[in-house]
Amino acid sequence: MNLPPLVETFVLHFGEMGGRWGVNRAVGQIYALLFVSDRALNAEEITDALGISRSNTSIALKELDAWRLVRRRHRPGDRRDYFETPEDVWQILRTLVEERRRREIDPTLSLLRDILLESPASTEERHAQARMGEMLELMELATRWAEDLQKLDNTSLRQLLALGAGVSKLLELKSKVPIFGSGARRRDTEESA
Amino acid sequence: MNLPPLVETFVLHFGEMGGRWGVNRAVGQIYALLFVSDRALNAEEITDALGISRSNTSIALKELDAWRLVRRRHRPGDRRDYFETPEDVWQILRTLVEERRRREIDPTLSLLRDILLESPASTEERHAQARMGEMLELMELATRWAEDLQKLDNTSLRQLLALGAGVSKLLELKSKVPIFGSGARRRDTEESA
DNA sequence: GCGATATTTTCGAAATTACTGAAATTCGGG
DNA sequence: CCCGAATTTCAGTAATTTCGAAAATATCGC
Repeated sequence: MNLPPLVETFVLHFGEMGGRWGVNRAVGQIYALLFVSDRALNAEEITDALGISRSNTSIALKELDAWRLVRRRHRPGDRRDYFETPEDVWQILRTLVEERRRREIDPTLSLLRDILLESPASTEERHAQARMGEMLELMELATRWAEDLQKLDNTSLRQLLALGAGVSKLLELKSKVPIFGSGARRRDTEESA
Repeated sequence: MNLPPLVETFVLHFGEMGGRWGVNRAVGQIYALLFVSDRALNAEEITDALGISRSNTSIALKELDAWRLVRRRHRPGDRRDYFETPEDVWQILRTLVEERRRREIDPTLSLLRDILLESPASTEERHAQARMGEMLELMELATRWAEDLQKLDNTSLRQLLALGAGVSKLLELKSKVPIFGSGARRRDTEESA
């Protein structure tokens, strides 16, 4: 591996961590490399920098593409693809949340909806359905939340994170201020806009 | 597999999905089974229900234990461990967020802190460090947010999720209401409590 | 301590997944 | 079209993970 020591440490770490979040080592390493690189890199450069095979690079890049975590760029007079990560880390966060939702939540959501349509044939099944119903409700909330997150601009997203548990204080406030309180909610928020 | 059809579908699905979030099939299946079961089950019952080997069950249960996703219970006059998931799906959500943070974020956080202490030896390294700094900042925010989440009660947590992007409206409101606006923040919130 | 029962560990086979090198395909410019 | 560079696909191999049987260990009541 032919990299500045500081970058190499980072790249190796991401390779290891890759396993914990469902991608292989090469995918993790390439992502890390592109993230800290000050320019877009082509597949050949990536292969050399990481000491992996060219085909491995190709497959890993395809995977990163599927996750929408890298962009392809082109240079005039050069047919090669150059890869880079988005500059904006907030955008990266949005993409991650979105993709994880799509892969980890959505398939289960539709399964749960299907199962809950069936009639239980026993007490056990009735209980099982009740539990699945609880899970569905929570997942639907989480999904909607993740969708909403996509719409927030960087500043709001940062504020939202920074707020943290403070949100409960804010929610108290909301219920105390008449025009934001519960009841006739839709109309009221329209008026306030 | 010896289960009501409705439950079997659910269990098989969780087995498949297990792969996508870093646990193996047996772990996913067992979790699903315990989640919908109306009583705690012992290792033998789990083994029979799922048609897997006893040792496989044992290892998978240990893994679920490490994730703190199951509880062990005991019955008087019975030495066997009985396993169950928490009743409260909100508590389950908290545990999941907490554990994923611990496994997926924390190790990277400390690596980033270490790397950022070193002096860059080149322009490349300087840029790399700058990027890592951005990542660190975002991860620290996310971490703090996840920690705060642990402290919210079920009602607040539900409200927080239900609020979604509405939070930005709420943040506007906050900045407009004098006593909650920026500046002398600590004093003001104390007064309002 | 002893026997009975439950749990954990060990280890080899089977299955899955990751990686490579070579061959095939695609693509832009003459 | 045809050439050559670049990329992707593919088949074989290597590495890792999963799985189950059996042995070893721990725990309880007696």
